[in-house]
Amino acid sequence: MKEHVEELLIQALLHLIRNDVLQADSDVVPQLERTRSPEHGEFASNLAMVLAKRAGMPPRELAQAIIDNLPRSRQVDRAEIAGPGFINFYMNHVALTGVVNDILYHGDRYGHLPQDPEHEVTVEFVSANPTGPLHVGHGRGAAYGASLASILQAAGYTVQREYYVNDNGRQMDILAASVWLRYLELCGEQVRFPKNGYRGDYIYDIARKIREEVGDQWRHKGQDVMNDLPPGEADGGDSENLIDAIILRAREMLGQAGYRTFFDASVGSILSDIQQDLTEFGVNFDVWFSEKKLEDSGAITHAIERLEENNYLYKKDGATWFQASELGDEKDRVIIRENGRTTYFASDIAYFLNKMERGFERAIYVLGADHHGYIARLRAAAIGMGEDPDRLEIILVQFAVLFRNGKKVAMSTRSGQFITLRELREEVGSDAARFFYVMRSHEQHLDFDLDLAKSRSNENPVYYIQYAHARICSVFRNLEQINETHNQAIGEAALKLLTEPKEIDLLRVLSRYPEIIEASARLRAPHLVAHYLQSLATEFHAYYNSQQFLVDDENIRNVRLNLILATRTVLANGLELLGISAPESM
RNA sequence: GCGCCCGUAGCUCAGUAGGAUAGAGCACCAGAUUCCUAAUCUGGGGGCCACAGGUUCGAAUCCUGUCGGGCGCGCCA
Repeated sequence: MKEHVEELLIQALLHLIRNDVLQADSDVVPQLERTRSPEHGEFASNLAMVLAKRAGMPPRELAQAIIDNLPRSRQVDRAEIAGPGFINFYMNHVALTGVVNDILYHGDRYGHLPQDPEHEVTVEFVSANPTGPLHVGHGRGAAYGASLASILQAAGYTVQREYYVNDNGRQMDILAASVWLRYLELCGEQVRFPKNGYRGDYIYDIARKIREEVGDQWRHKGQDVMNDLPPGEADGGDSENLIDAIILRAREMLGQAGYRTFFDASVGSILSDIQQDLTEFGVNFDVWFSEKKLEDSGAITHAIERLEENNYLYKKDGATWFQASELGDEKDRVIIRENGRTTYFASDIAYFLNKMERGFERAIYVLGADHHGYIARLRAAAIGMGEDPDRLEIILVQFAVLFRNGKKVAMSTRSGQFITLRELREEVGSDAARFFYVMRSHEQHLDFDLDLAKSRSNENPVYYIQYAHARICSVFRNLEQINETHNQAIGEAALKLLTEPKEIDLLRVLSRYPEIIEASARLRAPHLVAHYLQSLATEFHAYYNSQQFLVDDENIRNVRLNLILATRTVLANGLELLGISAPESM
């Protein structure tokens, strides 16, 4: 509907340009927005006010000229000038009710644009290191990223969902060493567990599983393992040195095969746990991208060569540096350490280059807000490698804080004292969790109210929306019970009978859905869909309470059934985008 | 200290590339069920859009500054 009016405006503009009232160079796109109140019509355009200066005409006069040049339309009742020069469009009944047919015709594709292979993007999200289970912080990134990917897809993008698996860093070694130490404990050895090792119970679980498979094969005397290690923090030393020494000890005592046993079992176990967790959360990925494979493929060397070719590298203090400060970053960054190993940053830029070389129009990153220092760095690298930095898009998602009984739930990841995503799902359910995570703008800190999310009451917006869907399904079940059937054709022929105020309100909201998809994709804002669904449910519940659907008159009955079936379709479509179920009964 | 983000009703937040009288939920108050699910609906009070300037036909929205909150500034990942 909106598109149609925009087209009318464009035609009017072209006409004015042909008649030399306006300059052809004006690159103005007609701006059309929903009005706040129906007394101003359905849509309003500020075009005349924007162009008035350039046209050398008073806004209201220009507005009249535009109106006079609008092509005739079956859908527009009239266009009027209002206020300082708005053009208000009043839509007629045919335009409004036409939405019902539109929805029933397109079904689960209503509001969607066809998939365009020319616009292929990759959306990377979660990408948590496989060193432990996902916690509630990852949950927001997961819910946001998954919803965003679905919405972009609905808006016509071809989307690839990627999880970057950091299976290659020092943290992985710390993980493997932590598991080995716990394994030794399970074998009955006395070992000192370092402060900065991974302490969660899941480490024991992995160690136990390894022991079940290989028995005491990798057991060494606790004394030998601990012998001559540097002092830990408790003894006035540096805990980082200690853990590095333990990793070295593990490599020596276990040998290549033994070390790999612990390393692979640890990473594999945690990764498959994460995968299962996300699947249960309705979050799916097309690609699990291994950093190790990236390195093995020579991609890091390739990226570094690119920077080298463009003269952005130099040596200092034995390390190789990237001249990021020349390209908008605060300072230069190390690419290859003094010890010859590449940095994490080197992998990141290699991964970005890889995305570009796979031909994506754009690489979207969904990151936690604490990664904002990243933006300038990665952007600098993009330029340094000769890539278009505008194809890099980093979206920061602010933190979520849990509240229980009105109080903040304390969490610290270091000590292993955190609430996992799995625990959250088990407590409030996946549907509520998915909704609560995306109901606020990603730019906003999120207060996650556990009690509200759990409550099966009118306060909970998830149930409110799902209930609207279930209620509609229930109406159709009742239809069968009274031995009537829904005849869609009769309903389609009776659209002019949709005249109740609540019906008009509902139609209006339904017609906005395509605009919501478009705006939500453009602004990377899934919360718009969440808010929309709430207002759609509100309109439906109001309608439900004001009118009977199953009436004797078969014209009225069928047209109303068409309307609520269309409502059900849009509710289900929107919930699908957010990864939330649409129950048939509650 | 420097950088990024945020500040809208008692609380939690919307405000769709600057638009008309700033909206919703919760909470609070008063009502609705012989009828398709009351997990629902109807009505009501509530605001210096943090503060001060600026830009223009027009600012919660853009710019500058101040105050307040969050986060980040490693050859860590």
